[in-house]
Amino acid sequence: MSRIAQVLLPMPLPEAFDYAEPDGMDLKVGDQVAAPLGPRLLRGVVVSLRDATGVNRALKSIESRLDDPALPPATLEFVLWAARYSVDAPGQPLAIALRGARAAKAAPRRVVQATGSVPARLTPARAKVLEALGDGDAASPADLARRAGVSSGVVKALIDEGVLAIRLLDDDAPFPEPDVSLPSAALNPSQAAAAAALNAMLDEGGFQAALLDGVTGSGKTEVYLEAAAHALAADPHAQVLVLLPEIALTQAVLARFEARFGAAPAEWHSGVAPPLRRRVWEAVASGACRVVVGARSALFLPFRNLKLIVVDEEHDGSFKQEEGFIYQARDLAVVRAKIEGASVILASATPSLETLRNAETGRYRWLRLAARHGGARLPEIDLIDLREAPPEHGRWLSPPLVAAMRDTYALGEQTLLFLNRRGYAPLVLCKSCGERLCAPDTDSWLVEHRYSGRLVCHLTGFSMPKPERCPHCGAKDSLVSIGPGVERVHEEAQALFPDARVAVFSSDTAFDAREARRLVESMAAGEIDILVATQAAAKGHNFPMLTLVGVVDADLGLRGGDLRAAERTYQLLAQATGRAGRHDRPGRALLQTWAPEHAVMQALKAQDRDAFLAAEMGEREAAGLPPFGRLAAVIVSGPDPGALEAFARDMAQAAPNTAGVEVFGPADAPLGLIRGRRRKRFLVRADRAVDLSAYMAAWRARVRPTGALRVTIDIDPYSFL
DNA sequence: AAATACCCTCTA
DNA sequence: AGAGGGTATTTC
Repeated sequence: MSRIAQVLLPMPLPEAFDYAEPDGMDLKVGDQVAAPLGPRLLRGVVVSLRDATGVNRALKSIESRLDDPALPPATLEFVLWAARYSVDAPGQPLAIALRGARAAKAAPRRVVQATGSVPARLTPARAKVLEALGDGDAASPADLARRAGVSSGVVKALIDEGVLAIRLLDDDAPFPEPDVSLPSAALNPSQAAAAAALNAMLDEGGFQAALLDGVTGSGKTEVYLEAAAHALAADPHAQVLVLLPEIALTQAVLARFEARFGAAPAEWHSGVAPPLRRRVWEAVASGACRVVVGARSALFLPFRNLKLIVVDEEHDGSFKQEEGFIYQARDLAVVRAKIEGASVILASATPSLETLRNAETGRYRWLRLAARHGGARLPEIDLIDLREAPPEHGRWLSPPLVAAMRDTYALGEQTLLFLNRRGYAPLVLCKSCGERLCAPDTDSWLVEHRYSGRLVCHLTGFSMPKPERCPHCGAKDSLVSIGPGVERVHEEAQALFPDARVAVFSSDTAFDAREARRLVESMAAGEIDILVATQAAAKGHNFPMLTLVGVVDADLGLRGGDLRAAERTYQLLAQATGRAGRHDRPGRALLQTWAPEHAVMQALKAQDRDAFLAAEMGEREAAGLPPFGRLAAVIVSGPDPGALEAFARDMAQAAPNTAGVEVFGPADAPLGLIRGRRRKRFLVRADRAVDLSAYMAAWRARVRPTGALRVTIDIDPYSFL
C-alpha cells in the first residue's frame, strides 16, 4: 500500500501539502525532504503519513529525502502549536526552526599533505617546504608557504608535480562536553536554598515551572547555573537552553558558563555566522551540543532531550518578537517545556505581572533570593522634582544632580547618566515653518545623530545627512534640535566637567559584542568618569567604582501610556538604579521627574516593589487586562487611505459575537503612516477562559483583504503603535 | 515566498 | 501585436 506524506514547507502557506511517497523511501514524521512546489524544489518537513486511500486528485511525489537530521517530534509539535497560538501559517515558525538547517555549510578547509613521491629536483626552497610540512598542523597552501618562508609558487609547483596533494578537510570541531564535576561557586544561604529547591524540582521530572525572584546582585545566575549543572549531571544526554534578551551585547553570562563548566556554551543569535549556525543546529539535533545560550529564536532549535529552559530577565520586552512571525518567547518557553516534559526557570529582579500572577496562584514555584550578594547595601534613591529645581534653558541636568556628580567626581568615583534615548535629539524642527522632519512616507520623527552628522529614522532605518536648509520651506539655518538624547547629555556633562572622561554607551557606540565589551571593561577599570547610557548598558554589568546613577528623564517611558508603561518604567529604572554601589561602596540614585507623586516614582524611592506591583495588579484586575484577561491587536494597513478605511469598516462588521470578547476599533494607529502604508488598529479584550487564538482565526477567515491591504494579528501585544 | 496568470496601458 | 507595469492567484 502506497502512502501519502503531508509536508510542511517553510513558507506562509495556510497548511501542509500532500505528496505521494515514492516506493521504498520509508519516510518518518519529522524527516526533511525535497518536495516540488510549482516549478520549484523546496525543503520541507514530513508532518504525517497515511495510507493512500481516498485520494481525489493527482499528487506530486516527494523528490528525495534530504541527508539532514530529522526534526524531533516534540520540536514539530511545538512549531505547530506556536503557529496556532499566534494565528499565523505553520510554515512561518517552521522557517525559524529550519534556519540552522538551511544555513550554508562551512567551505571545507584546503590543506596540503604529502603523497609520498619525491620531487625530481629538490631545490633549497622545496626542501624548506617539505621540512615545514613535517612540523605543525595541516596547513593551507598559502600558510605552508609562509611557514617555509618561500613564495606560494613553490608549493603550487610541488602540487602540480604530484609531490604534494590538496585534501579537503571538514573540521567540525566537536562541541565540548560540559564538565559538571567542576566546583560550584560559593552560595550564600538564600542562594543555596533556592538551588536546592530547583534541584528538587528537576528531580521530580516532567513539566515544572519556577520563578527565580531576586533583586539586582542577589546572584540569580549562580543559582540557575547550579540547576543547569544538576540537570546535566543527572542525565548524560540532557540538554539545557538559556534564553537571554539581546544576547549579542551580553558576553558576561557566557563567560560564567565557561567558568562553571570548563567549556563555552553554544551561542545562538542573529550575529552567529551561517556555517557555525549550521553546526550548532546539527549538534543540537544529534544531542552532541548540550548547552545553548541564545536569543528568543533559540527556542525553535531541534532539541533531542531538552530538560531545562532558563529565561533570564524574563520581564524584558525584547522577548517579544514584533515582526514577521509574532511571538512572546517567554510564554512560548513555558509551552515548549510542557511539550518536552522539561523544567522552566524564569529569572528576574522585577518579574512581569504575568509571571508574578502565576507564582502567586501556585502554578509556578516561587523562589525569592533575599540578601544582596557580598553584603553591599541597596542604593539610596531620591527624586528630583524638576518643577522645583529645573535645569537651565537648553540644559537637561538639574542643579541637584550636577552637585551630586561633582561630589562623586571629587571622590574619584563614577557616575552613570541613564537616558533611554539614542542620538543627539529626538526631533528636528524648522523654526521658520514649523515642519517636523520625518522619514519619507512615515509618521515618525527623524532623530538627529550628531556624531555621525545624520538624521535617522529609528523605525524604518532611513537616514540622511543633516540638511542645511529646511526640506519643506527651504529656509537656511532654521533647523533646531529639540529634546535630549545621550549624545546631547554627553555634550552637557563634558562641558560641566571639562577634565572628566565622559563616554556614551548605546547601540550606536557599542555596535557589536566586541565594542560593547571594550566599553564595559574600560568602565569597570575606572577609565571612564561619567558614562551616559541607554538601556544597552543598564543590564547585567558590574561596575565597582560606580556610586551615582542619575536618571535624566524618569518620566520618559510613562508617556504614550500603554497598559505596561508603569510596569516597564519601574523595571527599567529599578534595573538602572541597581547599578549604583555594589561591593563595599554605598550607592546613590537620583531620578529627575516632573511627576514625583506618580506611583512608579514613589515605589522606586521607597524601594517597595511589592506594594507597587500589588497596586498595578489591582488595576489590571479591575480592567480585565493581562494577566487577568487576554489582549490581541489587529493592524490593517495599505497604501490607499480610502480602500483601507472601507476594509477596516468591513472587518469591524465581520467581528464574530462571542461572550467574554470585546472588540474596540478601528482607530487610526498612533503611527498612522509607515513606509507609505496607512495603518489602522483594532484591540480585542477577552476573558481568560476564551480561546482568543480561535476567535481571531475565525475573524480573519471571514474577511478577504484585496490588493495591497494586509491584516496582521498580534496576540498579547506589547507595542500599541 | 515566488512563479505565473491576468489585465490594463502604451507604442508603433 | 507585443512590451511593459502592476495586481491577483496558485502552489499538494
